[in-house]
Amino acid sequence: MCAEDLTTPGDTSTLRIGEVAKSTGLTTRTLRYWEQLGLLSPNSHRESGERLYNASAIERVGRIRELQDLLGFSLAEVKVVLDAEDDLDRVRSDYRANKTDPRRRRDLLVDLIAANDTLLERLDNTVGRIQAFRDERAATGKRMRKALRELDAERSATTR
Amino acid sequence: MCAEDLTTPGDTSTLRIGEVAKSTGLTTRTLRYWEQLGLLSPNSHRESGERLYNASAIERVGRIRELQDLLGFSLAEVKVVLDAEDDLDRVRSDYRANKTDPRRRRDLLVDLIAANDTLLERLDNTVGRIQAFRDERAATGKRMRKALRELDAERSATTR
DNA sequence: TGTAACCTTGACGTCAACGTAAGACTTGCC
DNA sequence: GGCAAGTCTTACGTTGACGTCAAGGTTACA
Repeated sequence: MCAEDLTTPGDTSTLRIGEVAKSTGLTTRTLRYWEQLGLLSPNSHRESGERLYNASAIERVGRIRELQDLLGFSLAEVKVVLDAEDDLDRVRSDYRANKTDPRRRRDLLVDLIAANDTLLERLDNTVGRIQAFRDERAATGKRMRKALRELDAERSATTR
Repeated sequence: MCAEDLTTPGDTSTLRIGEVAKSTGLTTRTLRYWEQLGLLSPNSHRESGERLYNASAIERVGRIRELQDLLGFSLAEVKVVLDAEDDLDRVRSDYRANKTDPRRRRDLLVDLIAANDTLLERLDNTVGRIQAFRDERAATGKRMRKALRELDAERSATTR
C-alpha cells in the first residue's frame, strides 16, 4: 500500500533522502537541516513520512553549494537568492498561465531585477578583488622563479 | 622605567592593541585570538606585558581579512598562506645577508613556488566559477529586462 | 597624585552549520 | 516472514570564530 506522489504529477523520478545524499556528497542530516531552513524541500512524502525528492533537487543542491562555498554566503543569504529565483520561476509560469494581473507582475519583476543587479555588483566586486590578489600572486611567482634561475646559474658557475 | 623594544630594532612606530583595533576595525579580542592562532604577533612587549605592534601589523590584518573574507579561507588555511609568505620574506632577507647555504635556499624556494602555484590554481578556479555564475546572472537580468519591456509595451498598448 | 581609560589573563557564552546517538518505525530483499 | 538497512523525530554535542564579563594591574593626563 503506497500512496506515492501526493503533490506533483509528472516529473516523478523519486529519490529517497539517502540517494540524494549519496549523489550530492552531503549527509542526510544536512539535507534535513536545509529543509528546516527552507532551502530545499522534498517534493512529496510517503504515508510513512519518508521524504521523496525528484532529480531537480540535486541541481538545487549544486546551486546552494555554489552560493555557499564559492561566494561565501551564509545559508540565510543563500535563501534570499534562492527565494528570488523561485519567485522568478513563479512569475514565469504565471506569465504563461496569464494568472497574475500585469501591475503586480511588473512590480515583482522590477524587484527581481533590482535584486539581481545587487547580486551582480557583489559578484563583480568579488571577482575584481580576487583577480587583483591573483595578479599579485602571479607576480610573486615570477619573482621567485627568477630568483631560482639566478641561484642555479650562480651554483653552476661555482661548481664548474 | 620602560624597556620598550625587546625584539626588533628600527621600524618602531609602536601601536597599542586598541590602536590597531581601531585602525583596522577589529576588536582587541580578535587580535588576541589571531595571535593565539599564530597569525599575527605583536612585535614587542612592554615589561607590563602590554602588546606593542608596528605599522606592518595593519597591513597584515588586511592580508588576513582578504584571505578570510574574499577567498573564504578558514584561519587555519590563512595561516598556511601567511607562513609561506613569511618563509619567503625570510628567504629574501637571508638571501641579502647571504646566510643560508644555497642548497637549502634552493629547496625552500622550490617549495614556495609550488605552494604559490597551488594557490594560483585555486584562485583561477574560483575566479572562473564565479565568472560563470556571474554570466548566468547577467543573462537572467537581460531576460528579465526584456520581459519587463514587453510587459510595458503590452500595457501601453492596452491602455491606449 | 588621583582617576579614568586602557591593558592583562582567564573563563564562560554564542551563533551557524552541522555531527551524532537514541529509540521507534518502514522498506527492501531473501 | 524475518531481518538488515534505511528513515523518522528528538535532542544533545562539536567546531570555528569570535563576544562578553570579571578581577586586577598599567598608562596617560589634569
